[in-house]
Amino acid sequence: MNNISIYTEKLRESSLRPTRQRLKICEVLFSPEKTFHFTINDLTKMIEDKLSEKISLATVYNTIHAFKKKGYLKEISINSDKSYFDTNVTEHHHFFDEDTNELIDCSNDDIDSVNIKKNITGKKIKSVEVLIKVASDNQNQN
Amino acid sequence: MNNISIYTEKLRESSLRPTRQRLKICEVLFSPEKTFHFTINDLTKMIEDKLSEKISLATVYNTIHAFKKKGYLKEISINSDKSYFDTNVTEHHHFFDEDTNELIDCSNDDIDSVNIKKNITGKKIKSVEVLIKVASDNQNQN
DNA sequence: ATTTACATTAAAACAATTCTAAACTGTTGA
DNA sequence: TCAACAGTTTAGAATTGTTTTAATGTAAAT
Repeated sequence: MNNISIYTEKLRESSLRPTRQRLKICEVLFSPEKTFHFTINDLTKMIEDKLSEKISLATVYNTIHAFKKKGYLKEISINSDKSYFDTNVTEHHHFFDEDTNELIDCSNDDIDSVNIKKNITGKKIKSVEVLIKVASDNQNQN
Repeated sequence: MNNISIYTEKLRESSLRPTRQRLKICEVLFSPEKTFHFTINDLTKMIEDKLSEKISLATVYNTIHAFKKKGYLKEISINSDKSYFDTNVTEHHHFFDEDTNELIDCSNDDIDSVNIKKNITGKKIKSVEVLIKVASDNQNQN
Protein backbone atom coordinates (compact mmCIF):
# COMPACT_ATOMS: atom_id res chain seq x y z
CA MET A 1 0.00 0.00 0.00
CA ASN A 2 2.11 2.88 -1.17
CA ASN A 3 -0.53 5.47 -1.77
CA ILE A 4 1.15 7.53 0.89
CA SER A 5 2.93 9.71 -1.62
CA ILE A 6 -0.33 10.22 -3.47
CA TYR A 7 -2.13 11.24 -0.29
CA THR A 8 0.75 13.48 0.71
CA GLU A 9 0.47 15.23 -2.62
CA LYS A 10 -3.32 15.44 -2.33
CA LEU A 11 -3.03 17.01 1.10
CA ARG A 12 -0.30 19.42 0.04
CA GLU A 13 -2.37 20.59 -2.89
CA SER A 14 -5.10 21.53 -0.47
CA SER A 15 -2.67 23.25 1.87
CA LEU A 16 -3.17 20.62 4.53
CA ARG A 17 -0.03 19.34 6.13
CA PRO A 18 0.46 15.62 5.57
CA THR A 19 0.51 14.55 9.19
CA ARG A 20 0.59 10.96 10.37
CA GLN A 21 -3.07 11.20 11.43
CA ARG A 22 -4.31 12.67 8.17
CA LEU A 23 -2.47 10.06 6.16
CA LYS A 24 -4.08 7.32 8.23
CA ILE A 25 -7.49 8.83 7.59
CA CYS A 26 -6.77 9.07 3.86
CA GLU A 27 -5.72 5.44 3.82
CA VAL A 28 -8.95 4.29 5.47
CA LEU A 29 -11.15 6.55 3.36
CA PHE A 30 -9.58 6.47 -0.07
CA SER A 31 -7.73 3.20 -0.53
CA PRO A 32 -10.81 0.90 -0.58
CA GLU A 33 -11.85 0.06 -4.12
CA LYS A 34 -15.50 0.83 -3.42
CA THR A 35 -16.81 4.07 -2.05
CA PHE A 36 -18.71 3.84 1.21
CA HIS A 37 -20.74 5.68 3.82
CA PHE A 38 -19.66 6.31 7.36
CA THR A 39 -20.22 8.27 10.53
CA ILE A 40 -17.45 9.89 12.54
CA ASN A 41 -17.80 7.07 15.01
CA ASP A 42 -17.45 4.41 12.32
CA LEU A 43 -14.34 6.07 10.99
CA THR A 44 -12.72 6.42 14.38
CA LYS A 45 -13.37 2.72 15.05
CA MET A 46 -11.94 1.76 11.65
CA ILE A 47 -8.75 3.62 12.38
CA GLU A 48 -8.36 2.31 15.89
CA ASP A 49 -9.33 -1.29 15.06
CA LYS A 50 -7.74 -1.87 11.69
CA LEU A 51 -4.69 0.27 12.15
CA SER A 52 -4.29 -0.17 15.91
CA GLU A 53 -3.56 3.48 16.26
CA LYS A 54 -5.28 5.72 18.74
CA ILE A 55 -6.60 8.96 17.31
CA SER A 56 -8.30 11.87 18.99
CA LEU A 57 -11.95 12.42 18.13
CA ALA A 58 -11.30 16.12 17.64
CA THR A 59 -8.71 15.31 14.99
CA VAL A 60 -11.17 13.13 13.13
CA TYR A 61 -13.80 15.86 13.22
CA ASN A 62 -11.33 18.52 12.09
CA THR A 63 -9.98 16.41 9.26
CA ILE A 64 -13.37 15.28 8.00
CA HIS A 65 -14.58 18.86 7.91
CA ALA A 66 -11.46 19.93 6.06
CA PHE A 67 -11.93 17.09 3.56
CA LYS A 68 -15.56 17.98 3.10
CA LYS A 69 -14.69 21.60 2.46
CA LYS A 70 -12.11 20.49 -0.11
CA GLY A 71 -14.71 18.30 -1.81
CA TYR A 72 -13.10 14.96 -0.96
CA LEU A 73 -16.21 13.92 0.92
CA LYS A 74 -19.90 14.63 0.81
CA GLU A 75 -22.25 14.90 3.75
CA ILE A 76 -25.61 13.22 3.29
CA SER A 77 -28.76 14.95 4.50
CA ILE A 78 -30.58 12.65 6.86
CA ASN A 79 -32.05 13.81 10.03
CA SER A 80 -30.55 11.60 12.50
CA ASP A 81 -28.71 12.29 15.69
CA LYS A 82 -25.44 11.85 13.80
CA SER A 83 -23.90 12.95 10.50
CA TYR A 84 -23.35 10.61 7.58
CA PHE A 85 -20.55 11.06 5.07
CA ASP A 86 -19.91 9.54 1.66
CA THR A 87 -16.61 8.94 -0.08
CA ASN A 88 -18.52 8.96 -3.37
CA VAL A 89 -18.54 12.64 -4.27
CA THR A 90 -20.27 12.24 -7.61
CA GLU A 91 -23.87 13.36 -8.05
CA HIS A 92 -26.09 10.52 -6.85
CA HIS A 93 -28.96 9.80 -4.50
CA HIS A 94 -29.66 7.45 -1.62
CA PHE A 95 -31.92 4.91 -0.08
CA PHE A 96 -31.97 4.98 3.70
CA ASP A 97 -32.96 1.75 5.40
CA GLU A 98 -34.80 2.71 8.55
CA ASP A 99 -34.55 -0.80 9.96
CA THR A 100 -30.77 -0.92 9.90
CA ASN A 101 -29.94 2.81 9.67
CA GLU A 102 -27.97 2.01 6.55
CA LEU A 103 -27.40 4.23 3.53
CA ILE A 104 -27.46 2.61 0.10
CA ASP A 105 -26.40 4.29 -3.12
CA CYS A 106 -29.09 4.87 -5.67
CA SER A 107 -27.56 4.40 -9.09
CA ASN A 108 -28.46 6.83 -11.83
CA ASP A 109 -30.29 4.01 -13.59
CA ASP A 110 -32.63 3.69 -10.63
CA ILE A 111 -33.97 7.21 -10.73
CA ASP A 112 -34.80 9.82 -13.35
CA SER A 113 -32.83 13.00 -12.98
CA VAL A 114 -34.65 15.59 -10.96
CA ASN A 115 -35.81 18.58 -12.96
CA ILE A 116 -36.21 21.79 -10.97
CA LYS A 117 -38.10 24.48 -12.84
CA LYS A 118 -37.82 27.35 -10.43
CA ASN A 119 -35.21 28.83 -8.20
CA ILE A 120 -35.07 31.15 -5.23
CA THR A 121 -34.29 34.71 -6.31
CA GLY A 122 -30.66 35.66 -5.78
CA LYS A 123 -29.71 32.17 -4.71
CA LYS A 124 -27.70 29.51 -6.43
CA ILE A 125 -28.45 25.80 -6.22
CA LYS A 126 -25.67 24.13 -4.31
CA SER A 127 -26.99 20.58 -4.31
CA VAL A 128 -30.02 18.46 -5.05
CA GLU A 129 -30.46 15.38 -2.93
CA VAL A 130 -33.13 12.73 -3.12
CA LEU A 131 -33.51 10.56 -0.06
CA ILE A 132 -35.75 7.51 -0.32
CA LYS A 133 -36.57 6.12 3.08
CA VAL A 134 -37.40 2.42 3.11
CA ALA A 135 -38.36 -0.06 5.80
CA SER A 136 -39.60 -3.60 5.95
CA ASP A 137 -43.27 -3.87 5.14
CA ASN A 138 -44.52 -4.62 8.63
CA GLN A 139 -42.72 -1.65 10.12
CA ASN A 140 -44.50 1.42 11.41
CA GLN A 141 -43.27 4.42 9.50
CA ASN A 142 -42.29 7.66 11.20
CA MET B 1 -60.45 31.48 18.26
CA ASN B 2 -62.70 28.60 19.14
CA ASN B 3 -60.93 25.77 17.48
CA ILE B 4 -60.47 24.31 20.92
CA SER B 5 -63.32 21.88 20.48
CA ILE B 6 -61.89 20.84 17.14
CA TYR B 7 -58.48 20.22 18.65
CA THR B 8 -60.03 18.40 21.58
CA GLU B 9 -61.77 16.12 19.15
CA LYS B 10 -58.63 15.69 17.06
CA LEU B 11 -56.66 14.72 20.14
CA ARG B 12 -59.33 12.35 21.42
CA GLU B 13 -59.45 10.59 18.08
CA SER B 14 -55.78 9.85 18.46
CA SER B 15 -56.20 8.73 22.05
CA LEU B 16 -54.27 11.70 23.34
CA ARG B 17 -55.85 13.47 26.26
CA PRO B 18 -56.73 17.06 25.48
CA THR B 19 -54.57 18.68 28.10
CA ARG B 20 -54.04 22.42 28.43
CA GLN B 21 -50.50 22.08 27.05
CA ARG B 22 -51.49 20.00 24.06
CA LEU B 23 -54.29 22.40 23.21
CA LYS B 24 -51.85 25.31 23.32
CA ILE B 25 -49.50 23.44 21.00
CA CYS B 26 -52.39 22.67 18.63
CA GLU B 27 -53.36 26.31 18.60
CA VAL B 28 -49.89 27.46 17.67
CA LEU B 29 -49.38 24.72 15.09
CA PHE B 30 -52.74 24.35 13.44
CA SER B 31 -54.62 27.63 13.65
CA PRO B 32 -52.36 29.64 11.28
CA GLU B 33 -53.79 29.80 7.79
CA LYS B 34 -50.48 28.88 6.20
CA THR B 35 -48.45 25.84 7.04
CA PHE B 36 -44.95 26.47 8.31
CA HIS B 37 -41.66 24.92 9.38
CA PHE B 38 -40.25 24.96 12.88
CA THR B 39 -37.77 23.51 15.31
CA ILE B 40 -38.64 22.45 18.83
CA ASN B 41 -36.95 25.59 20.02
CA ASP B 42 -39.01 27.81 17.72
CA LEU B 43 -42.19 26.19 18.91
CA THR B 44 -41.35 26.53 22.56
CA LYS B 45 -40.58 30.21 22.04
CA MET B 46 -43.84 30.74 20.15
CA ILE B 47 -45.80 29.26 23.03
CA GLU B 48 -43.95 31.16 25.71
CA ASP B 49 -43.87 34.49 23.86
CA LYS B 50 -47.22 34.64 22.14
CA LEU B 51 -49.24 32.83 24.72
CA SER B 52 -47.25 33.87 27.79
CA GLU B 53 -47.45 30.39 29.14
CA LYS B 54 -44.49 28.45 30.39
CA ILE B 55 -44.18 24.93 29.05
CA SER B 56 -41.68 22.20 29.77
CA LEU B 57 -39.34 21.28 26.94
CA ALA B 58 -39.98 17.61 27.62
CA THR B 59 -43.69 18.14 27.06
CA VAL B 60 -43.02 19.82 23.74
CA TYR B 61 -40.78 16.96 22.65
CA ASN B 62 -43.30 14.35 23.75
CA THR B 63 -46.20 16.05 22.06
CA ILE B 64 -44.38 16.72 18.81
CA HIS B 65 -43.33 13.11 18.60
CA ALA B 66 -46.86 11.97 19.29
CA PHE B 67 -48.17 14.32 16.58
CA LYS B 68 -45.57 13.12 14.14
CA LYS B 69 -46.49 9.51 14.81
CA LYS B 70 -50.14 10.36 14.26
CA GLY B 71 -49.29 12.06 10.97
CA TYR B 72 -50.18 15.61 12.04
CA LEU B 73 -46.61 16.69 11.37
CA LYS B 74 -43.75 15.68 9.14
CA GLU B 75 -40.09 15.73 10.00
CA ILE B 76 -37.81 17.09 7.26
CA SER B 77 -34.52 15.37 6.49
CA ILE B 78 -31.74 17.88 6.79
CA ASN B 79 -28.54 17.22 8.50
CA SER B 80 -28.34 20.00 10.86
CA ASP B 81 -27.71 20.01 14.54
CA LYS B 82 -31.46 20.23 15.16
CA SER B 83 -34.67 18.66 13.83
CA TYR B 84 -37.05 20.51 11.52
CA PHE B 85 -40.77 19.86 11.39
CA ASP B 86 -43.45 20.83 8.91
CA THR B 87 -47.16 21.37 9.51
CA ASN B 88 -47.69 20.69 5.81
CA VAL B 89 -48.08 16.92 5.73
CA THR B 90 -48.83 16.63 2.03
CA GLU B 91 -46.22 15.20 -0.33
CA HIS B 92 -43.88 18.05 -1.28
CA HIS B 93 -40.22 18.98 -1.38
CA HIS B 94 -37.99 21.71 -0.01
CA PHE B 95 -35.43 24.33 -0.64
CA PHE B 96 -33.02 24.89 2.22
CA ASP B 97 -31.38 28.28 2.36
CA GLU B 98 -27.92 27.74 3.78
CA ASP B 99 -27.44 31.45 4.43
CA THR B 100 -30.42 31.77 6.73
CA ASN B 101 -31.01 28.11 7.69
CA GLU B 102 -34.53 28.51 6.41
CA LEU B 103 -36.73 25.86 4.83
CA ILE B 104 -38.91 26.89 1.88
CA ASP B 105 -41.65 24.77 0.35
CA CYS B 106 -41.10 23.64 -3.19
CA SER B 107 -44.46 23.62 -4.91
CA ASN B 108 -45.35 20.73 -7.17
CA ASP B 109 -45.15 23.10 -10.12
CA ASP B 110 -41.49 23.77 -9.36
CA ILE B 111 -40.33 20.20 -9.68
CA ASP B 112 -41.20 17.14 -11.75
CA SER B 113 -42.31 14.18 -9.72
CA VAL B 114 -39.46 11.85 -8.91
CA ASN B 115 -39.63 8.52 -10.67
CA ILE B 116 -37.90 5.68 -8.87
CA LYS B 117 -37.41 2.62 -11.02
CA LYS B 118 -35.96 0.20 -8.55
CA ASN B 119 -36.52 -0.74 -4.97
CA ILE B 120 -34.64 -2.53 -2.24
CA THR B 121 -35.73 -6.16 -1.99
CA GLY B 122 -38.15 -6.81 0.84
CA LYS B 123 -38.46 -3.15 1.68
CA LYS B 124 -41.24 -0.68 1.19
CA ILE B 125 -40.75 2.95 0.25
CA LYS B 126 -41.81 5.08 3.20
CA SER B 127 -41.01 8.49 1.78
CA VAL B 128 -39.24 10.28 -1.03
CA GLU B 129 -37.76 13.65 -0.19
CA VAL B 130 -35.94 16.06 -2.44
CA LEU B 131 -33.85 18.68 -0.69
CA ILE B 132 -32.45 21.51 -2.80
CA LYS B 133 -29.77 23.40 -0.94
CA VAL B 134 -29.32 26.98 -2.05
CA ALA B 135 -27.03 29.82 -1.00
CA SER B 136 -26.18 33.27 -2.24
CA ASP B 137 -23.82 33.20 -5.20
CA ASN B 138 -20.73 34.47 -3.43
CA GLN B 139 -21.02 31.88 -0.68
CA ASN B 140 -18.60 28.99 -0.32
CA GLN B 141 -20.56 25.78 -0.50
CA ASN B 142 -20.03 22.96 1.95
C1' DA C 1 -64.75 10.97 46.19
C1' DT C 2 -61.42 7.63 45.03
C1' DT C 3 -58.74 5.31 42.01
C1' DT C 4 -56.10 4.69 38.00
C1' DA C 5 -53.70 5.60 34.12
C1' DC C 6 -51.80 9.01 31.61
C1' DA C 7 -49.24 13.84 31.55
C1' DT C 8 -46.28 17.38 32.97
C1' DT C 9 -42.31 18.96 35.08
C1' DA C 10 -37.46 20.14 36.55
C1' DA C 11 -33.50 18.17 36.70
C1' DA C 12 -30.29 14.72 35.53
C1' DA C 13 -28.39 11.95 31.91
C1' DC C 14 -26.90 11.37 27.39
C1' DA C 15 -24.78 11.58 22.77
C1' DA C 16 -22.83 14.17 19.06
C1' DT C 17 -20.09 17.85 18.27
C1' DT C 18 -17.15 21.93 19.19
C1' DC C 19 -13.95 24.47 21.93
C1' DT C 20 -9.74 25.18 24.65
C1' DA C 21 -5.20 25.50 26.02
C1' DA C 22 -1.11 23.07 26.22
C1' DA C 23 2.06 20.08 23.97
C1' DC C 24 3.75 18.59 19.53
C1' DT C 25 5.36 18.54 14.62
C1' DG C 26 5.98 19.88 9.60
C1' DT C 27 8.05 23.44 7.14
C1' DT C 28 10.75 27.38 6.16
C1' DG C 29 14.67 29.95 5.89
C1' DA C 30 18.80 31.57 8.26
C1' DT D 1 21.10 21.76 10.51
C1' DC D 2 18.53 23.94 13.52
C1' DA D 3 15.69 27.55 15.42
C1' DA D 4 11.39 29.50 15.07
C1' DC D 5 6.84 29.76 13.53
C1' DA D 6 2.51 28.37 12.13
C1' DG D 7 -0.33 24.71 11.81
C1' DT D 8 -1.85 20.28 14.25
C1' DT D 9 -3.02 16.99 17.77
C1' DT D 10 -4.70 15.96 22.11
C1' DA D 11 -7.47 15.16 26.41
C1' DG D 12 -10.72 17.02 28.60
C1' DA D 13 -14.15 20.49 29.29
C1' DA D 14 -18.03 22.84 27.38
C1' DT D 15 -22.03 23.15 24.52
C1' DT D 16 -26.16 21.75 22.23
C1' DG D 17 -30.11 19.07 21.13
C1' DT D 18 -32.65 15.40 22.87
C1' DT D 19 -34.23 11.68 26.08
C1' DT D 20 -34.91 9.75 30.55
C1' DT D 21 -36.23 9.82 35.33
C1' DA D 22 -38.82 10.14 39.29
C1' DA D 23 -41.96 12.97 41.57
C1' DT D 24 -46.11 15.41 41.28
C1' DG D 25 -50.37 16.64 38.97
C1' DT D 26 -54.70 15.82 36.47
C1' DA D 27 -58.52 13.77 33.33
C1' DA D 28 -61.61 10.22 33.21
C1' DA D 29 -63.69 6.01 34.99
C1' DT D 30 -65.43 3.74 39.00
